[in-house]
This record gives sequence, C-alpha cells and structure tokens, in this order.
Amino acid sequence: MITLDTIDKKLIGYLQQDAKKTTKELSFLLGLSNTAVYERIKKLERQQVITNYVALIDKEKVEKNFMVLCHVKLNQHLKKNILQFEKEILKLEEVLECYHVSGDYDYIIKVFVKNMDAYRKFLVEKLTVISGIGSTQSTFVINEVKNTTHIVL
Amino acid sequence: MITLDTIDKKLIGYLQQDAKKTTKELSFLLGLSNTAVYERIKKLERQQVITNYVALIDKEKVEKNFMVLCHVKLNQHLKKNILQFEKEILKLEEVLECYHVSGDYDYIIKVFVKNMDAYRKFLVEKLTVISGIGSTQSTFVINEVKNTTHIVL
DNA sequence: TAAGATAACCGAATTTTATTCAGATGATAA
DNA sequence: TTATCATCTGAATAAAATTCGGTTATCTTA
Repeated sequence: MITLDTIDKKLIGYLQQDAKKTTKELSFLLGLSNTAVYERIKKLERQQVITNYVALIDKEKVEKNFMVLCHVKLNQHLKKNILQFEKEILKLEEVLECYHVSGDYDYIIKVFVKNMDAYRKFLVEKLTVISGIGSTQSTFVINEVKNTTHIVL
Repeated sequence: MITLDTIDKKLIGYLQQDAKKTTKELSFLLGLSNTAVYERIKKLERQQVITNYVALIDKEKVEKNFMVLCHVKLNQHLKKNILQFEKEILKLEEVLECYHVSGDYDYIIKVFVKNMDAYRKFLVEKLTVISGIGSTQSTFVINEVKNTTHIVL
C-alpha cells in the first residue's frame, strides 16, 4: 500500500505542472534538501506513482486540432468482438483515448486529425473496417474549454 | 508559419514519449550533434510547438481512478450562461477536460474522482450548482482501453 | 551566377544539474 | 532500552545542459 504525505502530494503537484523543475527549485519550494527531494522523486518513480514524463505539444501548431468524440456500438457483445475491437483501436494513432463505457454505446473514443476530410477518411478506412462494429456516432468538438493532465491530490 | 522537417517530427515524437531523454541520447537517435538537437528543442519551445513538460501519474495509485464523462446541457444558450459555465468549469479540479460540442448536448466534461460517492458529491455540490445548467447525463467508464498524450506527426 | 545573409551545424569549454556518498536524526517496534 | 528503518543533511562526484567560436549549407537577390 502506498501512502503519500503532504510533501509527496505537493511534489507530485509541481511535477505534474512542470516536469523540468530542478531538484534545487523543488527543494526550495518544499523546504527540504536537494537529496531529500531527489530520493522522494525516485521513490515515487519506483512505486510507479509517477509513470512517465512527457512533452506536450500544441495541436494547432502541428495541425491535428480537429477533435471528434466518437461513440461506438458493437454488433454483439461477444468476447471475440470486444477483444478484436480493443486490439485494433490500440493500433490507430489517430485515437488518443478509448473508454469502455456504460450507457447506450459501448465505447467512446477521442480522435485527433487534421480536418473533416481526414476524419472521413479515418472513419471509412480505419474505424468502420474493424470487424464487429455495429454503429458509430460522431460528436464534433467546437471548442476545447479545458484540457489538463494535472490531477489534484 | 511553422514548418517541421522529418527530424523535428521524430524529435517531437521522442519527447512526447519520454521528456527525460537526454540530448546525448537524442543526438544518437537522430544522427545529429548535441548542439544541433539542443537548438532544435529550444526552437520548438520558443515556437510553442512544445508547450510544456509534465509528469504523468497512475490514477489508481492515487485513488482518482473513478472516471465519468458527463454530458451537460445549458438552460438557454445565452452568452452569459456560456461564459459563466466555462469560467466555473475551469475552477473545478475534478474536471480535467471540457469540450464544447455539437449534438444533443452542449458540453462533455471528463471527471476524475475517487469513487461513486465522491462523484455524487461533485455532482450535487459543485457541478449542478453552476447557474445556467439545464441537465446532465453521466456516462461511467468501465475500463480505460487506451490513454495516450502522444500525437503522431 | 556570385555575394551576402541566414539558418543549421559541429566540437570543445563551461555551467548547472543529477546522482552518489558518509553520516546524522527521528520514529517504530521488539 | 536498543536495534532497525526511513528520512534527512551537506559535501563530493558524475553527468547533463548550455554557451561559445567557428564552419557548412541553404536561400535570396543583385
């Protein structure tokens, strides 16, 4: 069982906001020595509380800012269909997220492409060719109001 | 206008996977010198193609792995309501993402909390108290099949 | 095409940061 | 009480980022 004290939570908060913060800066913010901070970070990494460090990019600048939330229903809920769908989804680079959900649809996937034309292509050439897919319904994102990876502890 | 060559795209790919890669490693992977890689990274940061670097954490390990996609409909589409809703949503730490969308609902928000009870509390105490909200519909996530921040260029 | 400007590159030097080390402190349990 | 363990500290070392001087490639335009 992993227990995190107040300092750990603060530390995780800082690193979720800016992974490039140096141990020196962090030690100042947390009122600890360099080494103490260093060892806390290493422990969090060892425990896999911190899983990885990534660079985030501006989707507009790289022309991948056409976002669609696509609701997917499977034909039948056969184990075979489920496994096949989940396996294929993992391969599709346009799909950043995929959730198995309750409700009218089985899955919700988050898709990033360049524009509507690229989405149409994605839909007909990549998504709907997966066997077992019954129907899809696309919800287009008009505006991204908020998007953060920061989980407050 | 920002143009990215093949090397930039590869570099961005690597940094999206692991922001802790050293320039030395990257220079080996890209077949360039230390300095060349360094300057490319700095340029991408200056251009705000790379916006920031963050640590990602395991939501299970910190007990924030109860995820809900909540569809929100506003009472009336008054500018006042829209601005008020968007302003309030930004303040809610449980809401990691919020999208203004086409279709039957106005917004889809992605919420992370500890469990169903925390979600109920969030709903009654934080979300539905925002003025202008008409109705909400919660879709519970049974399983996270895929979740990546890596956009392939 | 040739000159000039600019961008991208290189290797070496320097500065800063991460990491290791030896030992001190404090909490916990037998 | 004493042994054990986790956490801490400051200093030393190793490794990384950053700067520097100068070269090469690319592009513009006279």
